Amino acid sequence: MVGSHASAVRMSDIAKQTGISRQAVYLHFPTRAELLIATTRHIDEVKEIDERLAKSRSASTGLERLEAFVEAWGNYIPEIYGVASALIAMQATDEEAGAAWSDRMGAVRHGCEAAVAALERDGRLTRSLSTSEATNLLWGQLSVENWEHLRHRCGWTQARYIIVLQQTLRAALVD
Amino acid sequence: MVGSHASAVRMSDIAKQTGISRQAVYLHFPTRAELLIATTRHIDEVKEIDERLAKSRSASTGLERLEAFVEAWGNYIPEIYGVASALIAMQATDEEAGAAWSDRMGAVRHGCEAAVAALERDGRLTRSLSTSEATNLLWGQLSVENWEHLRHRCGWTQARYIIVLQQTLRAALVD
DNA sequence: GTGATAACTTGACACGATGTCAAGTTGACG
DNA sequence: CGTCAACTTGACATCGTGTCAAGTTATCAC
Repeated sequence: MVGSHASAVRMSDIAKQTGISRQAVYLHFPTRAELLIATTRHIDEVKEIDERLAKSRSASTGLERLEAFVEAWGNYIPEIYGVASALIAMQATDEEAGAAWSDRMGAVRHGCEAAVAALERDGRLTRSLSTSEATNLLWGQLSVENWEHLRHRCGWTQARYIIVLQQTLRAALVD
Repeated sequence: MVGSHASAVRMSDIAKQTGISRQAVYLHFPTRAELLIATTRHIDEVKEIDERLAKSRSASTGLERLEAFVEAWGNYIPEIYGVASALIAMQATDEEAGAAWSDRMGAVRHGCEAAVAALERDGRLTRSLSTSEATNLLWGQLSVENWEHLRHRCGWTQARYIIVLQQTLRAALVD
């Protein structure tokens, strides 16, 4: 028995699945990290995350916006989960992967920020948290890690995950 | 430039730091994973986590118990963070590490369960969550990953982390 | 048809990390 | 003096990433 680096998504796996040689993969992507982030970008396009998030932006009240955002992003996580968890695992050892993932999560943070701002405009943001604190709290709740915890480790259904998160965040952030 | 597996805590690092040869480490611990979990157990003993948690168990009301538990565990995370994050990173590739970490986190879950039970006895557990849902939610909030997110990525102070978590969980779980 | 070019192939290899194995050293204790 | 445990050095297998070189193949332009 010897060191098992079973990342489940090795370069050779990807090559086999796409029917080309392992080395040919490097003709398209310089490193594993770049392949992974290109994949998330591709999924974003195909699954139209922007359109889904746009709906949350058109909500009239801050509360509706918060709930729509939680629903849109929360339901998007499962689509990227495979690549996301590979990237998260890589973070620890690969600086490039860490930067790339941080960058993508920064986009989510912007969404959180906007939802919190909408809440604040309505005067319904809890007085016990600053804007940035509320943003960061929401951001953490909507992390892939938290999704994984609730859905995989705890066995929640996707629907329940969304509902409970909406409730929880409403209780925590809305006055 | 070639694959950088800079786990920061390599077997050779540990050897160097303790002043023995890399191979001698294997005379004490069969694998890296077992060394890591032995380390957490050792920290638990030295830092007396049991005593710290005992205080939360003696709280008179459920709410006090929840807050004491959040404080005790939340303040313990920084002590184990180094080893914990190494173990978390290993989970992805090493089954043994995953099982060991799950086991240790199971102990935390028991604490969460007890806090939720105390809340329920007082009739103050929110009606919108089942006992197990409330437990899992609390468990997720108290995860090392969430601590890392708030403290490292978002730059919160330890004191603020504790206070905001207490507030948030009170809002989310207490009726 | 010929020749160039891009996309791919096979095969070999360097590197870093884990874990194993063998043989030798050192020090304490009887 | 012998023995045993703890350690040392050095070599090696394994796995995954990334690189390099040389050869194949299909598709264009001319």
